[in-house]
This record gives sequence, structure tokens and C-alpha cells, in this order.
Amino acid sequence: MSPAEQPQPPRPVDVRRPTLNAVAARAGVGRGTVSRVINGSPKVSDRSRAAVERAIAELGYVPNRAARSLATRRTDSVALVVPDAESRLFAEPYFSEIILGVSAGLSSAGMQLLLVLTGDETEYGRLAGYLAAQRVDGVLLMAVHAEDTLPDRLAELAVPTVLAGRRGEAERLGHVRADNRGGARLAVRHLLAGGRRAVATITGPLDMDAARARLDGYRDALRDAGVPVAEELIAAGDFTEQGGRAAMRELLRRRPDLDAVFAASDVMASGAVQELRAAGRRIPGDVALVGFDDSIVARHIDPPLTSVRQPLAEMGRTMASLLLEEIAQRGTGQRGVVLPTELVVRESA
Amino acid sequence: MSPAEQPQPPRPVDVRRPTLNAVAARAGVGRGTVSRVINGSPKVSDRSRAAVERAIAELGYVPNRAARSLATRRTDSVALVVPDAESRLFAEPYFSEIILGVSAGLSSAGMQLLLVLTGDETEYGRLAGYLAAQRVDGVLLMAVHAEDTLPDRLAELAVPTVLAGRRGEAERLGHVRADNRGGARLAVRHLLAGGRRAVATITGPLDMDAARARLDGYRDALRDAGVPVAEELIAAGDFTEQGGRAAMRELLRRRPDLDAVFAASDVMASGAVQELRAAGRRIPGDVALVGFDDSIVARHIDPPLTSVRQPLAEMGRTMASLLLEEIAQRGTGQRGVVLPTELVVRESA
DNA sequence: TCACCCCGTGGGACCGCTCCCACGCGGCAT
DNA sequence: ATGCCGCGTGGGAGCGGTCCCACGGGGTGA
Repeated sequence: MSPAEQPQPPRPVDVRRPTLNAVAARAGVGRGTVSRVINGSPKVSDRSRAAVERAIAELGYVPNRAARSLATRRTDSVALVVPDAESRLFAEPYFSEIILGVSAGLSSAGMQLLLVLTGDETEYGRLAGYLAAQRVDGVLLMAVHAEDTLPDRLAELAVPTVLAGRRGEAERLGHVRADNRGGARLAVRHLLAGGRRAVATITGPLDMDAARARLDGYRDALRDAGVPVAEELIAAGDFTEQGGRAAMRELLRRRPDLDAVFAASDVMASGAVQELRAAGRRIPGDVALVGFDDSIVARHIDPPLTSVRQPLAEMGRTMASLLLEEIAQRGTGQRGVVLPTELVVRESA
Repeated sequence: MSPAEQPQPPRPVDVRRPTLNAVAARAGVGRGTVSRVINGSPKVSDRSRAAVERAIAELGYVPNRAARSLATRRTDSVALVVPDAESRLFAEPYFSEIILGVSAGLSSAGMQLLLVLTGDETEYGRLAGYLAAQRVDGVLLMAVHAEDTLPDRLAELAVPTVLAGRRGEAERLGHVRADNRGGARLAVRHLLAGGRRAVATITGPLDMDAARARLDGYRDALRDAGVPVAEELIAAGDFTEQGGRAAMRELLRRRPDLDAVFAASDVMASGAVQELRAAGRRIPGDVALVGFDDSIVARHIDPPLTSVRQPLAEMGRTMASLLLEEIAQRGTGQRGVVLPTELVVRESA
């Protein structure tokens, strides 16, 4: 039987790319020299450098990442972890825009971005070991809750980590967050400045620092204005539209006389709008409304929603640079960075 | 000078993790056997397998990915490429939801997801070589335009590739898309069924297949109903809100008597709403409106927008599985997969 | 002139895994 | 008893880089 007759096994198409060895041979130098050129070492003569660079260009050589990271024990890549429970939020600009910033910040440093969307709880539990074993150089962690222990486990494993938001006041790990408290304060001050006095708030889940901070800001603004804080004007939501509706309904029941609402997220505000409408209140005529996030829904809701903007892309970039610092020099990165928020005034308040 | 006195260089914290060798030693077997167990080879005795598994558990061993991929010439990771020009769309669920599906489809196969957001044109140009050199096992490409050559270059380099959407009817590469034409047809049929006769359309950029297909569907529906297609009822948009406004304005100028609009995206529909409102038309009283994408804005616009839904998460999952097939067995993956769209009726039509 | 230094350089020894070849051993047919 | 087969196994040889040590040669000072 001639070899041509037997059925060809699906031979693995491996288009071999040129190796560092090939470059060295072509340039007429040793491997070490090529490596030095690639890594920008100064101790290479101009002659050799030129020869190597020419060979690289001619062969279209690009170093093999796996080989390099095996030798260096670095991967030049970081993981961005988004817990699945939160992935509903993925539909909002929040994550997307942070990711955009992160990507920009990383790629300028030649780092790769590994996107890790975790499934169920158990998967999330295995994550620490997994991430350490993959030898990503660092981890960016989104949407951490107060009781989350993943960050600590990563710290134990000496994996540089930066959080989006902190778990609480005592956060020891590097993190980046918006000035939630200040933003909320701006929002409520704006409502008060509009002459409103019965200002309610719909909070986020209070096991998240951002939600607590926004509630604190609400209290701050009332205190600043000498308006007493009435507990029955505070209703708990969960950052979802449904939660916003339920909270708004509850607030209307408790205090039919309320004349303003600060919702700790636009999505909850959108739920509140529906409920207010159902109750026959006009916005902003009867009830003024301010949201938080300045997300895409804020612009498209009717009436367009006054909202607190956080600089998401910049937060992403900052996270990236904090992480890069920490990777380059452990224990160096700043602990917490707070970025300013601003009030975007539209028609709802 | 004693060594203790010189300033400590920032010693690289390298927490050595157990290697395959360590596992072999502990289990009292050879490296080959451990490797076989890890890779699920059947030719291992139960005794050895048990011993190895125990050792792995005790040491908390996880294989080093770099070493493995150096040896196998695989990376077990794929790149998801999102051209930056389109990243404004990133704010919409479109990308996010596809990514969610992709991630689900990949992680069940133990594959990693590398997110690559390209910056400017030149960066995009370098991408093919870059991706081939990184030895990602495959590439998922979003938002390809008709004249895009990146897919072809990847094909030349023998990198398995799957596109989200096709470049044109003659697409040779594997891709997944929604039934844009059918969806548009549904939308326009719905408008006609509502008694509308002067049905306009705002198209997307016609260098994208999805935009052309939606325009074709619009024509189909009119033809089905025996309504002649009037070219002045067709205005070009570009999938942006601004573009939608401009197109709507133009349409109102050309045909003040129009009584329905099919916008090829929700975002453009939202622009159209603003323009219609400014012109004093009521929706759907004077003008009925249908969008495309069923994005988050569709639900929050006033009035809530009737829109065509595409199964984004499923598209993502399908892209993942097509790519995995193609990676496992070159030339095997189905060329093009079309997923059904459906009309979500709300109040705008 | 000679010892010394330093600069640029080549190449050996890894990094941790997979692949594959060769070997030992027990069971079966002869 | 003897040969043979085949299963399970150990371990050598890469994969393609980096790191570092040792070495040659030109310049400098004595």
C-alpha cells in the first residue's frame, strides 16, 4: 500500500514561526545577543543591534510568549474577574466602560487582558488557586461585596490585586473607586436647592460599600442643610429595576407627601419613574428625581434623568496603572484612589 | 560592608508552586505517568492513578500553562477582538451579551478568553501577526466591515477564526449572525399590519452586511404586501443616535406624510424619537416606530419601543462552539450559522 | 611592554511540561 | 519450558525563550 493511499490523519497544521535561534543565525550573532536586543539591553554594539533588527524584520519574528513566560516566570497578562452574580450589570455601561479604560491602560504596557467571568459560587471559590496557578501577573476584581474573601486569598498567594471599589473602610488592598459619598451629597444638595424638603432615597444593597457611601452622602447633604433625617424616607433597593419599583412603592406608602427622591442607581431610578407614574405623580413637577451612574438609560428615560456621573474609563485606567505599579514593585501601589464624581443636570430635577 | 547593610534589591517574590516532578516524586511514579493522569490517558493502572491523584490533591498542584503550551504548541486560549472604532457600541448590551455567551461556551471547554480591544488603525493592522505569534488557538472577530482584510490574513496564517456577522454574501469564513433580513421583515410587516402605508426606514452603514440585510428585509415586507418601495422613504444612518436624528429629519422633510418608521437600530430609533417629538408627531399615534436590537434603551425610551430581538448570548455560545470545532479539526466548522430573530411588541407600534 | 579592566559576546543550563521510545513483567499459546 | 505479545511504565529529548558565566580583545596606567 502506498502511503498516499492511506487516509490522511488530520495532521495538525503547525505553521512554524521563526524562533530566536533563526534570527541569531541570520544575523550572524549568538542567541544571547538577540535576546538582549529584544529586551532593550544597552550592552549591545550598534553593529550587532542593527544586524539583529534587520533579521527580525526580514523574518517577521515575534517572540513566543509561552517560552518567555516559562523562563521569566511572568506572563505579561492580568485577569479581570467579573463575578457572575453581577453579570446582569454587564448590560450597563458600568463594566464595559471600566474595561475599556483597563484595556487602554494595559495595552500601552504590552500586557494582555484575560477576561474571567465566573459562573456559580463553587467556581468562584476555586478561582484563587486557579489564578495563582495560571501565573497571571495580577488580578483586577470587580464588584466585591463586603464579606468577599477572594481578595484576601489572592493576597496570601502574593498575587498583586486591585479592586474596583472597596469592601469597607478598612480595605487594605489597592482599589479604585468613585467619590460615591460626595456624588450623593451633590445630588441631594441639588434637590434641596430646588426647594424640596421631603427628600427620600432608594439605597443599593448595603453590603456594598458604594451603596453605603451613597447613603452617607444623602445624610451629609441633609445635615448640611439642617434638614432632619427621617428614617421612613430611606428604602432599601438592590440596584435592580424591580428593587427600585418596590422601594418606590414602599416610600409612597410611608410618606405620600414626599417631593423628591435620590435613587442610588439609574436603573433603580427607572423603576421609581414607573411607580411614580402609576401613582399619578409628575416628574419633576410633583416629585424631583436624581439617579446615579449617568448610564445610558439616564439619557433615554422620560424625563431625561439628572444623575451623578463617575469617570468610569478613568477608573479603569487607574486600576490598570495601580496594578502595573504593584506588579513592578510589590507593596508600592497606592492603597486607595478616589476619583471625583459630578452631577449631570437634566430634566428630572 | 556586610551584605545585610546594602539596600535590599526588590527581590522578586516568587512563590514556587509544586511542579509535575514534585507530584511524581510524592506519588512514587515517573513524570510520564503523572502527565498521563492529568491528561486523562486510559493507559494508567488504577493504583498509579489513585496515588497520583492523591499527591496532586495534597500538594495542590495545578499544571503550569506556559510550560504546557510551550510543549504542545497550543495555548488553550482564544482572542476576542473588538475593533476600537466600534467600541462606542460597547456601551450597549450587544457586545456584552455576546461576550457573556462566548465566555460560557469557552470556559466549559477549559479555554481562556483574551480580550483584545484594538486602538487605532495601525494597531489593527499589526494584529494579524500579533495574534498568530501569541499562538492563540483561535480568534473571534466582532463587527467586521465589508472591506476588512484582517479575517483573510488570519486565514492565510492558518489561525482558526469565527466572525460575528459576515462581510457579505460571499463570506468564506465561519461566522454567526442573526436573521437580520427576516427580523426586519417581521418589523415592517408589523407596521403594515397596523394599517400604515407610508413606511420609512433608517438604515445602518451599508458597508455592513447586517445593515444591508435589514434594508433587504424592509423591501421584502413591502413587496410581500404589494406596497411599492419609494426610495425617498429610505434614509441612511450609521447606527448612532446623531445619525438617527439626522436621517429622521431628512425623512420628515422629504415625506411629511410618513406614518411609520423602521429604524435599523434602537439607538437610531431613539434619535428618531427626539426628532419626531420636535416635529410635533405623536408616537405611535401619528407615526409608528420599530427599532432593532431590543437593547436596554428600547425598554426605557418613551414610549417603550417595539423592537427586533436577536439572541445575543446564544450567538456568543455558538461562536465559541464553532471556533472550538474548527480548532479541534481544521476545516470542519460550519461556515455560517444564522440564528432566528423575534419581534418584541411594545407601545411604539 | 605588561598587567589589568571592561565591554560586548557566545553558549550552557535551566524553566515545567508533553511526546515517544524502550524496557520489564505477567499471561497466553506453543 | 520457551517464545511472544502487550500493557503499564520511566525517563530522555525537545518546545523557545532568559539568565548568567566565562572569554576574547582593545584601551588604559604603570
